[in-house]
Amino acid sequence: MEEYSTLEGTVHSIIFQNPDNGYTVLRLLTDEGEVVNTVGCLPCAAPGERMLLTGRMEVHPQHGEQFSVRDAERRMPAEEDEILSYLSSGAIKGVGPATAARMVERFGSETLDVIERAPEKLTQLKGVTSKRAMEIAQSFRSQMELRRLMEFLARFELPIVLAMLLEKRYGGTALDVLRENPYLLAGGTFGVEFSTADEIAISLGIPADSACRVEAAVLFELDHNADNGHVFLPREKLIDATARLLECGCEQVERALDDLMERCAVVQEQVANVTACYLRRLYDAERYAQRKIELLLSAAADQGGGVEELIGRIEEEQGISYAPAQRQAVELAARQGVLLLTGGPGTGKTTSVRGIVALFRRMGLDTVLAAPTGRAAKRMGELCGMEAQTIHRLLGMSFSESTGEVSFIKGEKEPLEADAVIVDEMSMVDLMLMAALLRALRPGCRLVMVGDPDQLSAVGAGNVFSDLIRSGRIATVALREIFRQAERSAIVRNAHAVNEGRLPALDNDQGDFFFLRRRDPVRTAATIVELVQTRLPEKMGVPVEQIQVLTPTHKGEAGTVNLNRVLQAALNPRRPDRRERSWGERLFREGDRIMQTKNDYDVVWEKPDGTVGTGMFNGDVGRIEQIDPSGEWLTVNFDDRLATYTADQLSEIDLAYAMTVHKAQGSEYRCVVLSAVNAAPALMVRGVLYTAITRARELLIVVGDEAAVGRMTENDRQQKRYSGLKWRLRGGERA
DNA sequence: ACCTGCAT
Repeated sequence: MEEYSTLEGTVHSIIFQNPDNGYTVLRLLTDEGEVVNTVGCLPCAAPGERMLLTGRMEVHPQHGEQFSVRDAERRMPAEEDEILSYLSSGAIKGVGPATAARMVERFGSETLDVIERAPEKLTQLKGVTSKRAMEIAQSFRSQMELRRLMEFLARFELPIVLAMLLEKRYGGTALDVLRENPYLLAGGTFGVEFSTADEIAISLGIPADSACRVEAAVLFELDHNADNGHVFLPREKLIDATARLLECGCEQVERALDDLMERCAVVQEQVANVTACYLRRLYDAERYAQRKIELLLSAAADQGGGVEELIGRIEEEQGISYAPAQRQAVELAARQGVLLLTGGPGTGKTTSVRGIVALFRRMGLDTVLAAPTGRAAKRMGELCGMEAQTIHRLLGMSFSESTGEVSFIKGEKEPLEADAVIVDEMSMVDLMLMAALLRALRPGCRLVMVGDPDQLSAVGAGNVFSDLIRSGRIATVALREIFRQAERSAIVRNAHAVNEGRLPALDNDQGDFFFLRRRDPVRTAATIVELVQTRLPEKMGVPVEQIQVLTPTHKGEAGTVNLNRVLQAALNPRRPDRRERSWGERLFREGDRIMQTKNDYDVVWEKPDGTVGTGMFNGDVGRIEQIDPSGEWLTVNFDDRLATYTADQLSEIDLAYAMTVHKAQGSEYRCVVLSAVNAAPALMVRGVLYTAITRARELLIVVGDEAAVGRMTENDRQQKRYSGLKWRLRGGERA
């Protein structure tokens, strides 16, 4: 489909280069004598270097025609004039135009060899001390290391950015480390397919039955399954999957597994009737979580004396009267060390949490609010009238590029000072984060966990919230009564139906829940555009800004990428008076609906009344107000706050006419249009449908195939993650 | 064969 062309020439000059990701803008002098502006990932590109590029011509709204690189074959400068322009450009630390000229005059086309292999010869030149010669050689060598790494990766068609990541992790020795063990590319940190890593290993002559290969495969399987939410794998499944991956016998895998267990990289333990194999870090986290929760439960001092009276006063003060379950929640928070509070949208979780906050304040408890995502934390803070932060920030999390390790300042050695911690959106907390939080709680600290267990689960491994609920060991208040919506709402009824595994009613006579059958994704997309552009605003009186299109996937005709393209074209078409700015594959236009895609605590915003603040959060949706003619900045209106983005922050925003159901978790809209089409099996799950339905306050239109709706309703597989926490809390082997 | 969180 995509048409690519090639371009060959010598780098004339570098206009821009980002040393972190290799993104480069340069002028290429082609063999036809033309100068072409070229952009792409070309780390340490330098003048004089020859390139054979594959890519295509594009028109940039500000910078005009340019060649966008997809693939590059590169060769170091070889001719004297190429070497001269390379060295004169400042590409090597310690070499300027004058030294460059002297070097090339003296060593000719051998110059680069001399620098790399015999730098002591450089001292023959005027003004070059041996110290400086060594520095020059060092700078050149580290560049060559990166270039060789890139070449190596390119041979296996791996993305060039990987070179930057490997260099950050292993420095100058990255290529040696990689040659030693190519399997470190597989899975997790670098995200390379096992088969690709395996192919590299084979080409390097690593034998198929070498221990390092089989062990790597076992760890890859465990890691890969952890990505899918499993805390452990049953031994037989692990062995079977690994043997299939390697096309080898089970005995070999068993031997490797034994070795890994001996080194404690893998822990095997009986969980109920399953022989469970854990990655070490997940095992430690699960055991710690169990023990610490038990400690918190036993340390709980009932401070319930006089609680009724306190609650009465809070009701008076807040001008409300609690429903029985809400009252029970507030009361139990005072009596129990650990409390679980569950409920779907509209069941009054927030009211209860505000009550608990008020109660803790009156009890003199130093209380901290936290949530697993930035936006959930922001919302929690606003609703409770006090500061809330991400759990990660609360614990002082940091991430080291060089080791790839996550660490927390707060922990057993330096615990949080709080007497009570309240966590919202618990369904999104995974096991590793839970363990990190528990490590930072002082014994006796109260812990209140709030959430909707039917929502989409955490990204990481574990089923923490539902394990805690189903363990039966922890006081739980389930809020069921729905206050927000009338019981006759089909949205609510259908949400419940889906939750119980029954098909939602798709018969269209129910006021707020409609189904439009479109078996073909192309027609699904067309119908969605028509709904959003004309039918809903004109026939149902819903303004476009109050409609959100949701879809399970990014891919395909009815995925976010295409829907955003067609919705942008329909709702905010190109106009002479609307400026545009492109960023990579994306095109932004004044008036576009966009979304912040990562927490940024530094974005500056201003309200019309002059209030100034900072911080936008992953999932915040706004509208592009103005694009600066030079393309240096743009302003976005988020709900009355006007935020200014600089060019380098553009990677943090994306079009938001359509977004994935996952992204919408935690938000609500007056009207939701859901694209219900077949997508990858992992996405055709009940939680996706339930979450999509419950995002709609007043109106929900499902467009698509009822078979897809049926598949999602039936499939509760995502709830079934291998995890031992529930079993351990129930008493484990003692039971 | 695909979705996603956080951190400097």
